[in-house]
Amino acid sequence: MTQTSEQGGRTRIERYDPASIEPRWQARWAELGLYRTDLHDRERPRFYLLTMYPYPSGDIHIGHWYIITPTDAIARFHRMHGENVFLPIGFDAFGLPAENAAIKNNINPRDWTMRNIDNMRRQLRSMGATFDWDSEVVTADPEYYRWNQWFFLQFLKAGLAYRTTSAVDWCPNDGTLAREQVEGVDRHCWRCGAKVEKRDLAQWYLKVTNYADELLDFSGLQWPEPIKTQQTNWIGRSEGAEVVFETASSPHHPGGSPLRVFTTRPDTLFGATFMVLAPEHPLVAELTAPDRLAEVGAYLAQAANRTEIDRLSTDREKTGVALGAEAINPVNGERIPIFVADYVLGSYGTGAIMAVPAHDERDYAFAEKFGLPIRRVVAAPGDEDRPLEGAYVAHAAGERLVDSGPYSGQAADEAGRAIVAELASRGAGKAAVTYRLRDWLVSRQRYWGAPIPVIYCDRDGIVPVPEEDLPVRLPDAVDYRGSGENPLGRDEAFLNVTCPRCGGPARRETDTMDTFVDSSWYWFRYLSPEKAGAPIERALVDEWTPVDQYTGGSEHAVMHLLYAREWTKMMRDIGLVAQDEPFKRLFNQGQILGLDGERMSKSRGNVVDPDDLVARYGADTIRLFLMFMGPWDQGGPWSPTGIGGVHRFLNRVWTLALDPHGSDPGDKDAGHLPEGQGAAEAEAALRSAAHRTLRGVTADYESFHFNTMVAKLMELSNTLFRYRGTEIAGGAAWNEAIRILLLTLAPAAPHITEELWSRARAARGETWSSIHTATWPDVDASAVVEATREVPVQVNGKLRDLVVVPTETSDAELERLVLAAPKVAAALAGRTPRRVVIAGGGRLVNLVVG
RNA sequence: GCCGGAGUGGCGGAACGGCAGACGCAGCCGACUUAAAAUCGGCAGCCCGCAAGGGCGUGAGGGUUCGACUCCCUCCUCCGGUACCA
Repeated sequence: MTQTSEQGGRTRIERYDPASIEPRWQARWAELGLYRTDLHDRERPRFYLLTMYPYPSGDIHIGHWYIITPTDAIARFHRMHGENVFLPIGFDAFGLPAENAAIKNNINPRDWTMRNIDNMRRQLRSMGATFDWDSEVVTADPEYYRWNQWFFLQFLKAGLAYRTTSAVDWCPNDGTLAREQVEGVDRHCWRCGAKVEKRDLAQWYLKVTNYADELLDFSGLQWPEPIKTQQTNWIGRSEGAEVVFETASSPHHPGGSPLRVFTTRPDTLFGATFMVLAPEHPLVAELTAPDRLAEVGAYLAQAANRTEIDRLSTDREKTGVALGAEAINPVNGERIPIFVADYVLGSYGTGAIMAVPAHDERDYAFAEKFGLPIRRVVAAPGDEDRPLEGAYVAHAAGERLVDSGPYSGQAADEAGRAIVAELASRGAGKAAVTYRLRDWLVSRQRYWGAPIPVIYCDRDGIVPVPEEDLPVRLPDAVDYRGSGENPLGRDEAFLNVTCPRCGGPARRETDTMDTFVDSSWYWFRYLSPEKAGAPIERALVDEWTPVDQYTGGSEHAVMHLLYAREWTKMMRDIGLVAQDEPFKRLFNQGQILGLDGERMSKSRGNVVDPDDLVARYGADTIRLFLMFMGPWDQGGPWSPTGIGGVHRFLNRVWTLALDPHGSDPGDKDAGHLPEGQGAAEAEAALRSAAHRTLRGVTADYESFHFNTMVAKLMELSNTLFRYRGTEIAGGAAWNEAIRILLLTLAPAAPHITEELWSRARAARGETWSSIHTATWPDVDASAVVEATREVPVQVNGKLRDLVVVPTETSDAELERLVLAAPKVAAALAGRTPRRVVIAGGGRLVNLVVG
């Protein structure tokens, strides 16, 4: 019941006090299990809404709210449309920050993490978010990571996991990194910022390159274009040819070793004047002439440290040394010198290139520096004899080959295909495709992760841990303080095992898994977090996934979002799921930055604590403010100015709902309808405003335009205020408008709307039912149309007048009315329009004169 | 360099090719108050003008169109990604 008190001679309603409303409803919703999803419900349409689970860094900061609030509003919006919405939450609980914080504070990472999770659970609840807590997943739980290990064993069996030694990116603090975890021009670690080095290590990989082509296919996915582009670029598919050059015989080498190169420009093969091997290329040692050994050896040593030495120069001068060997160009038999140079990467293509300086900028720079011949073999029409001033790489229409033996004069693209065909017929080459994408390196030399479940036995080699022995538990009492070695290797009890195959002494793998393994399948586990015997409940997975809508930041474009796709495909290939893709629709919200415009982080000291804000304004205000700030995909620096305006809006909603007849002494027109409006016109105008708002707001929720959604509701409340205290206040049209206002505001500001809704129902003598289970209202299209409308009139594209006409006005009549308007006549100054444009069904008139 | 995204009042930001600046913040004026806060109403892009009114305005310059913040071309600035990928 509305409580009122007499004060100063006028009626005053109880103040809007979120602190007394919000915890009460949160408790009630939890008690009623309002957001617990019945996953087995077959009646209603299912909607799986997923938001990227948080890393339990301790406090939830305003950035988490920025991600979660609109997601929660989407969930509520869908529920009000009769859908069975599943919105789970969990914690990405393994990872380096926990381990580092634990080291720093001398506390066990598990304790640190679990304490943080408790705090975050409390904070998430204080937002009024409708997570289904029964589905919670914590990845550091042995009952979760045992399935990481199980997956790993299945992938091993299927040939999708393998161990190999190669040069890996290595951070002195964090150990091995996947390639996408190395950032920036200076190649620093994504977590600690330290310089990343190269090391030769035996590590575990997942064979995700199997899926390169499939990953390029986004058909059927509603994903933001920029993410698709980023993944496409990351995968980096290049079409071209593989060409085999034989090595020439020389005093130190019998020759004949095939050197395979990848090129995207087979049409330039006649322009190859030298060849370059990457320092890591296996044939470097074999091909080096005895008198070149010292110099080549020195160069290789230097190249190994290159990333540290010259890291800052992007367009660094080319370096390299000749091996003293030659290769034979398969198309013309020409002998060309072989170099080793670090501008050729060992990890891309074949680790060797044919250098065509005339048509490649890097080769050109190298040739210039080492005085090697530069031979033009492609020319745009008329350029055949023009000397080159740099590499000619552009493609011009009508390009033809020159100086290319039998191919001279042919169109370049055609000649390229012909050359590949010729090479193929002689077994000296073939069309080929190369990718930039590498296999996923999952080994990590850290403590706080899922142990990789393999055992090394001197007799049996690599032995998988038997499935019945899973999980391989992470021991608690390990000295996890880093010193460059694997913490698990220091735990004798963990390390030493008997070989499951021969029973002899053996050692466990001491690496743990990349935490992106955890996040590559967590949304499947949400559906059956307690399930024993299998990682997923197949029946539920088939019904509920792929996820209908995923929300989260774009910083994971080529990390989590790519891994999750890869993992899903691997799961499919070992028969676990039927789907090809994990997430049907993806939305990337922007990132909220600190006041200083920098990323929020504890170390920068620019973290905004939502607890303080909630204490001051209440959760609804903060939720609404975050949605109102700007477009959700944009983010931006945090600025609290403006919270007051949103809080004021909620106060106004409160006042409108509880005190329609009240008035304020400051309002000169209090109690009077706007001039020229009778009660009927006023009600029609109010209904029109309410239904127009409903239509707009519904569309805004659907398209995630939350800022304009809030703006439209503010407009409606402003309109309502104009009628407050008048004869139509509290009437049918008024109540309908209030009802629409509360229902459409409910997903965004769930507490105040629940409170006002329940009071209104009580006042009408109805039993309680939650606004959040109410049905979304329908637009009454007939109410939207008003009797008259305003038509802007332009003369030569410039606005000259606004003419009010009846809504149903024919174009001819409209033209007549417009030309008769005095201001229009004045603007025309006696001229007769040469043309009258009536745009968009009479929305605007443009008179063209002169 | 390459690939994305973005440039609109003092600020955050609106605007199916059709009234640029909705909504809000900050600001100013007024009402209420002994007063202040809170609340309510109003003004408000810039320039000229007492006003009526006019001119100029969406990073810069061109173009298409009756009409361009919106589409096309060239360029500038900022943000994100990437880094010799042959």
